[in-house]
Amino acid sequence: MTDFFGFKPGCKVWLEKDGAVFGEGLYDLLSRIERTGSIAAAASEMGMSYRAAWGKIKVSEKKWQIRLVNTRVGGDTGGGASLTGEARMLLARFRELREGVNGLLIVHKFEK
Amino acid sequence: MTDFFGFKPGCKVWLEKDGAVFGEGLYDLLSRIERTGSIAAAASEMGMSYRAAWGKIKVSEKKWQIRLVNTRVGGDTGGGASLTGEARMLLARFRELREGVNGLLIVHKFEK
DNA sequence: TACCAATATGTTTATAATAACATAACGACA
DNA sequence: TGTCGTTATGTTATTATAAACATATTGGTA
Repeated sequence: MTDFFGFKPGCKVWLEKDGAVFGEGLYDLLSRIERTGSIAAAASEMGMSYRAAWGKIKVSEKKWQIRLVNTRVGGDTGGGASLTGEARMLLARFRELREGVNGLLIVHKFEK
Repeated sequence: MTDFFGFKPGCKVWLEKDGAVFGEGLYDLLSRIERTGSIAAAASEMGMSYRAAWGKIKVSEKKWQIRLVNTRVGGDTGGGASLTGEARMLLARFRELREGVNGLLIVHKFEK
């Protein structure tokens, strides 16, 4: 997606349901939580505060009316977090949509 | 673009160059100016103030470093506005990109 | 010449989104 | 039992964006 008649085409996709939005930011955050097993680590990687990451999750859970993250507090590691099944499902759907659109944009470019 | 595994896929496209962005809002505004021959009429149609429309145009012209709108003030009609060639070109490119992506999204959906 | 509709801007207010700061609780382990 | 890293929240400050308000200018036409 480098050039489009001299301009760079931008594209942003998201999943929506009843006003609740699942976009790139939430996708990125949840992916990192899944990989690292920690909200704090995920936030740190993204250069965002734990407070901000936690807040984003809470707001999203309220909007989607589902749990996205299972957490545990205390213990030797201090605690941790993992994704719920619903969250993994949303991640998969989003990845699918995004990759599809990106791929098609490239096709569109070369077909010109 | 009605359904994607129970979710509604959202998509937003834009043209970019050196940080300057041409998106749906500017497209809509300029289209209406082209059709009505007036910034005030275009703004009114969109339920936005003349001040806001004018400001958006000015900021965009500064970012893109080109003139988007030719204006004339005074006279029997009070004045008016029309698009520059560069603006019409941007409109065409944007329309093309947007329609292309929308079409491909539909294809993507039915191919599933 | 007075009027009118549209362009042209400066200034202020309100709203929202984001960031920053601060503090508490938890629980395995040394 | 004290430490440490993580989750959990409330509160405040800062920024960014948008909306609202106000006023001046222009130039055909009646």
